[in-house]
Amino acid sequence: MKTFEKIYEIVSGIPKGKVLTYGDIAITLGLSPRVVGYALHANKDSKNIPCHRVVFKDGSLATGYAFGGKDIQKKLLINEGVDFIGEKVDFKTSLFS
DNA sequence: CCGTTGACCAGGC
DNA sequence: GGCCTGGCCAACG
Repeated sequence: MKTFEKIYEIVSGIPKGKVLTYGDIAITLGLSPRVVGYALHANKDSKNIPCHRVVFKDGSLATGYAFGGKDIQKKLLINEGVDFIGEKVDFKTSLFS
């Protein structure tokens, strides 16, 4: 299993209405957070891999490189039931553990 | 094969 | 409390 595949495995395993942070995934796989970000950037299976459920440790979203803008991502997450505090995800209710 | 490059994160200024 | 810096490690050219 390649590094990308493992990252995709975890991301695709995030249930609806929950989110994960890049750092958490990286720690789980024993990698650097940069690798996780790179993997999601190179993500080709965007339909099967909900990369919008992956956010910063702060709760904020990736700007620019994402799929059209963070506002879109925000809408998607809210649509799935994720709570937002301003421009950040509410970890108290929506963090996947 | 080696240098560059990142959807990051933590610490310092 | 916002901006800059360094460090981390895999993928790309």
